Amino acid sequence: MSCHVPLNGPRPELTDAAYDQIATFFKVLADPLRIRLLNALYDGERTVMCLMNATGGNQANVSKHLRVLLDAGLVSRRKEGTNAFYGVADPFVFTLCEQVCDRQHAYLEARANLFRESGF
Amino acid sequence: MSCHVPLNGPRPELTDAAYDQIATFFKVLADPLRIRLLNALYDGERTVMCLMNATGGNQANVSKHLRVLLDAGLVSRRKEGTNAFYGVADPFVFTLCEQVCDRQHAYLEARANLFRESGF
DNA sequence: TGACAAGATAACTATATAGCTATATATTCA
DNA sequence: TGAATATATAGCTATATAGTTATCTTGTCA
Repeated sequence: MSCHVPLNGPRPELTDAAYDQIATFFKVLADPLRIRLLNALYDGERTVMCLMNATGGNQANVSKHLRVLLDAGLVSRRKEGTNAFYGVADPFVFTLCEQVCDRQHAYLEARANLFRESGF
Repeated sequence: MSCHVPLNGPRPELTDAAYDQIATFFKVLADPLRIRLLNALYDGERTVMCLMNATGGNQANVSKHLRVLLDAGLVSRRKEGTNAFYGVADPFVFTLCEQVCDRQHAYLEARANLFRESGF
């Protein structure tokens, strides 16, 4: 398992189920429309209609993706008349996305610099 | 776009490409074997053979997933003789996974409490 | 040079899912 | 009650990809 290489520190010991759970969580965020929906909810609750307009998705598709986010516990739903108001249940997702944004920015910039320095 | 609801704060303004990039990044982490591979690299560089043993994946599949991680810039590759040593290029992924672990733990615990309190 | 070993890749199959259309459900209002 | 509206869902198709087997490439060593 450790392949005779010295350790740097304590490695997180994860169960089989934990690997699946982590991957499953990331899968929820692995869709552009779902990221759009979360971003559209940044300022507070929105109806499905509103989210359709904000994201450009059609009604059925937006509903389906909201269902995925709801099942993952990332958004909440509140019914009011014929409307359904969705909101971000866990602002944690925003910090995650921000970190990824920052990382991507730095990564792409570094690659661009490498490319420039290569002289092409 | 804002659907006449008051704002909480400045919402990150993202381009179309940014949504795709964020989702694409998360997609790289949305596979259990790739999470296993990253975890197996926690203590330092490992060969493909070693990673096969550590994760239980077969050679071709491990190679393929390492390729995905490599293309995403999450791991590095170093050739030495007939061996290829892979390592984590960006420790950022570990902090991401840890955060997700913590969040899942808290989330599942909260759900369990709700269930207990419901009296079932 | 030939045999062997490590790794990468091509080609295939099976599965998952994004997006679509059509329909169902539920609420409001005339 | 019936019409209209908002949302959810069922069913379909097309695409992406995880896992597998077989093959190719490259480096080592006799």
